[in-house]
Formats: sequence, C-alpha cells, structure tokens
Amino acid sequence: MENSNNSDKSSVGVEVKEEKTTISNGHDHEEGTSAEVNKALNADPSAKETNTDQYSSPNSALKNQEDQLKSAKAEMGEVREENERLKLVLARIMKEYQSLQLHFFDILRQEEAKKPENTTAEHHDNNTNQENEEPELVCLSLGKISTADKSKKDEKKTNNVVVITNGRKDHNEELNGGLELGLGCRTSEILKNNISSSDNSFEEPNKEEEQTDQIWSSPSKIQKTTKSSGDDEVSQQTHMKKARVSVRTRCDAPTMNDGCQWRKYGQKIAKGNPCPRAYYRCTVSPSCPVRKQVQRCAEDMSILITTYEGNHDHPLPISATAMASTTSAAVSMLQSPSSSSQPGSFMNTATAPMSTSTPNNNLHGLNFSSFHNPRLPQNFYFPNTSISTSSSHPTITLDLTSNPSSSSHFGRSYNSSSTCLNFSSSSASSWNNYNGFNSVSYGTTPYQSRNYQASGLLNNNGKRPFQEAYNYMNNNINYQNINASKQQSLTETIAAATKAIASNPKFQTALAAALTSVVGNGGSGARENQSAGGTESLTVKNGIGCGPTSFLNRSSSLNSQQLPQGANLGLLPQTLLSLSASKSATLSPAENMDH
DNA sequence: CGATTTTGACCAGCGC
DNA sequence: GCGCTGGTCAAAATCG
Repeated sequence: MENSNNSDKSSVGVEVKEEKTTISNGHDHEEGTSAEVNKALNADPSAKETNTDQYSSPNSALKNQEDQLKSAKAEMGEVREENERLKLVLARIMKEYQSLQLHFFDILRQEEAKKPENTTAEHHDNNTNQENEEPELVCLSLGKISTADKSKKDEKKTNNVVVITNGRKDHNEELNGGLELGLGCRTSEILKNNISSSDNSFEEPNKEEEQTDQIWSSPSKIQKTTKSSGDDEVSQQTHMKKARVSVRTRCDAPTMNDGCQWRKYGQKIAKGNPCPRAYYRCTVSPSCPVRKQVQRCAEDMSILITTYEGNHDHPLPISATAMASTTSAAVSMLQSPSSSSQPGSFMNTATAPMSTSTPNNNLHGLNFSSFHNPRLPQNFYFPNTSISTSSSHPTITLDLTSNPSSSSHFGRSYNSSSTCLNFSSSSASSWNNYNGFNSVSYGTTPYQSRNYQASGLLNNNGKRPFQEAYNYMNNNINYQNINASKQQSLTETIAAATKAIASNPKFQTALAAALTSVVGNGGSGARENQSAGGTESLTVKNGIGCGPTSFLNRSSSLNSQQLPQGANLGLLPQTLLSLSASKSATLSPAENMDH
C-alpha cells in the first residue's frame, strides 16, 4: 500500500518536473528572436495559432503550463487522498483486528476458566523441582500455573518475582489493552537492571550490543580480570547483575554437550543439594568470560541443570550455536523489557543482551546476537520457562525435562538414550531433535568426546497447547529442508510456513489452546511495562492468524538488537509465529534455519 | 608433555 | 562484625 502510493507520488513528481521543463522551454521561446517565431509560425498553422495566442497574450503559454501544473497538483492531491483513504482503511483493519483479538482472548479466558483446577494441579507438579531448588524462582511455565514457593524467604521477595498466573482478573487490563501475552514482571530487579541498560536496544543495535556486553559480563570477575580496562567499565558492570540461563535437561552424562569447549575449574557442594556443583569455563578462547555451572537436581538425579553465564568473545563452532540460540532466546525474555505497548515482540531474540564483542557472528553460549543477525529478532518457544530474579543474578530457567508421559512429537525417553539432544547440528535440526524427530549424536570436541545423549529434553505434555502448536509447526515445516538449503530465501520459507500454519485449523486450534493457557491465565498480567521497547510481552501479531506464537515473528521495533537473539531449540510458547512479511524478506539464512 | 580434573584454600557478597 | 555461602584460584594429580 505504502509502496504503491509512493510510486504514485513519484510518478507525479516526474510529471511536475517535466512540466517545469516545458515551462522553461516556453520561456526560452519567448525570449527567442522574432525570426525564430515567424519560422515556427509558418511551419505549423496550428502552432501559428498557438503562438499567435502567445503573441496576443505573452503570458498565455505560462498559463497553459500553470494549468498543467495545477492539474498535476490536483493529481497529487488525489493521490494524497487515496493515500489517506488507504491509511484509514488500514487503521480500520487494525482496529478490527485488535477487536477480534480481544474477543478471541476473552473466549479463551472463558474456556480456561472452566478448567482451572486441572491446570493448577499440572502446573504445580511440573514446577515442584524448580521451586525446591530455587525458592525465589517464579515459573513462567507456559500453559501452566506458576506457583510461588511458600517459604518466608519467598514471601519477602515477592516483589522480585516474575509471575505468570492463570486467569487472574488483574491481568485483563493489560491483556486487553495491548493484545499481548506479556510475561508480566513486577519490579523485577532483573528486568529493571537489564532494561535500564538496554532501553534503547530496540532502536540502536550497536548500543544494544554494548549494553548486552555489560549485562552479560560477570561483575565480580570482570572486576578482577579487567581492572586495567578502566574503572568506569568496572563500576558499570558492578551494579549490573549478569543474567544467567539455566537449562534443565535429562541427561545421564556428567555434562551436557552443548558444542562448546569447557574446562572444569572448580567444584563445590552447594547448599541444599548433595550433588556437587561443577564450574566450567569456556576454553575456546583463553579470554572467554563464559562460565557454566553443572549440577544434578537433588530431587531427580537424572535431571542435569546447566547454567550459562556470560558471553563468548570468540566465534563459536556450529555445534555450539544451537544451545546458544536457545539460551539467547531465553535471555531475551529475561532481558528484554516487557511492554504492552510493543505489540509483536514477545520473545524476541533481538532484544537479548548478548553482545558481540567480536565482529564474528558465530558467537555462542550466551552471546546470542552473534549467531543471528542482531537486527533480526527471533522468537522462540520454550516449553517450560522460569525466571528467577534473585538479587545476585537474574536467571531464566528452561525446563526441558518435563513430562515423560507425553507422546508423539515431543516424545522423549528417559530410559533410553535414543532421543538425543543434539546441539551440534544447526538450530533447525536441533528443533527436530528436540521433538524426537531425529536422533543425531553430538559432535564431539577434543575434550568432550563422549557422545552425550540427553533424552527427554522436551516437555512432552501432549496436551499442552503451545506444544501442540509447536508440533504443528514441526509437522508442517520441513526444517531439515530448510537446513539443507540455508541459502533458500527466508521469505519463501516463512511464507510457506505462514501459509501452512495460518491455513490449518489444527494449528489454530492448538494456538487457541496455547493462548488459553497463557493469556487466559493472565500471563500478561504480572509483568509491568518496563520500558517502551519491551520485548518480553507476548504479542499476537496479526495477519497470519498466528497469534501468540510468534515463532517467526518479528517486530519492526525490535529489529535492533542484540539481545541475544536467537534461535532455537527451545520452545517459547509465547513466540511461535507472528509474521511480518516485510521483515521476513530480510531474514538471513541463519535465521531461516533457526525458524 | 600438554591439557584437564581434582581439591583445598581463598575471597567477596549477603544476611543476621 | 561474623558466619555462611557461592564462586574462583592454583597446585597437585590424572589423563590421553
């Protein structure tokens, strides 16, 4: 629409210009010699008449030109009017769309209200472990009810919690207002800190990257290791808590192979867990600040909790990009400011705090901006997502362990190692692997030669709405093909995906259920608007009929960053698929893969 | 022999 | 200020 108008204007502009040229010629003619005039008159009677008129009225030529100019202006006016009409139409469409969305959400909420008990019970079960481990942690488990730990400690920290609860009335306002499935966050230290440092991240990619760096840097460590770099940086980082991404997976191996090279530098018995916590640092680059902690879940030894911290300062191996993407997506949720005023940016990796300290985009780990174009936000869908806003480190937990009972696409197997968590492959294939579509062994690194196999990484609650939606996506999008043809136009891919998704009632049904679980549960409520550029909100983007799941979603306002942006393995319920055609065309192959 | 792991010591932040 | 806890350091041990 906009383009057509522009072209119209453009053509009009050309006309006017030509007219001016004509006028100019007329002027020249007017100033020509009488001989020239006579010659012209003799040559063409009609011209003679015309020129005679000109002679009879020296300004007649100009008047003609002025008439033409007027007509051109009138034409321009028409074009403007047309443009205005189109704008009005667009506005009306948008209004209607929003209205329909609201209506849709209302219906979902109503449906959800009919079955709150089941949801509550389920949610509680699924989050038991996390709550025990991390009392301060409030779950954003999509499709589930989050339950805060009842301990006094938790109560004291209520204000620091990010909560997404089921169908709370107080969330309705936000929901209605912005059509967002925002991950409400109240006075979260994390968000505040991060947001404060990344307010502009959506507008200025470069700044975002810088901010990201700050965010992901370890304050204490940096103080030690970069004292020479300047007090300013240190002080800045000191008050900025670094974000962490914790991934819970079922894994028999001592550690999960995420494709990166790690060296163990310490081990401790942490309070409340008989299992020692191992500390690893990235050895790909001697100066790489990335750390990870690995610890078994006290309640379920089969669950491995891997916590990533910091951002890589070096290119990452392909095998490491998948996990990086996942964590980046998670971090984006953690770091990006929520904003009900920012439709379309639910889980946008572009807002993640990953910084690209190196020009190389192959960063991994927590430096997600690298793998993906920082300017190209990406959305992800994580099955179980929790955010801990402990004062020390904002942490987002991706629970990939859940429910063994499920089946089908999210199938996982605890007992066998046949279902692999393949971080060595591309994000696209990783997606498939997560869903049990593929079983690919990890790529090995010099020191991690074991063929680690993590099973049951995906939550497989077959009844979980978002998962169903996600399943649908997997079934309808050939990620493998996408991966194989990385150079394929992303536009085509997205278009195909969009078409498939939007046109399929099954997906819509799943989506509706997903919305119910998130929106209907008041998922948008708890989170306050942290800044204008918020990207944490779950936004339902229009068009494609792909509401809350903005897997492919991109919001123009989000294009900027760095946040770590990424990809994914994870399943962020909120982000499945909100497409913007105009943007999709700009996606890179890497992103394509991710999607 | 170089890289990694182990493990006790040390340090810093936080709560009381 | 003190104790607890998390996190890191670094020497020694181990591995390939």
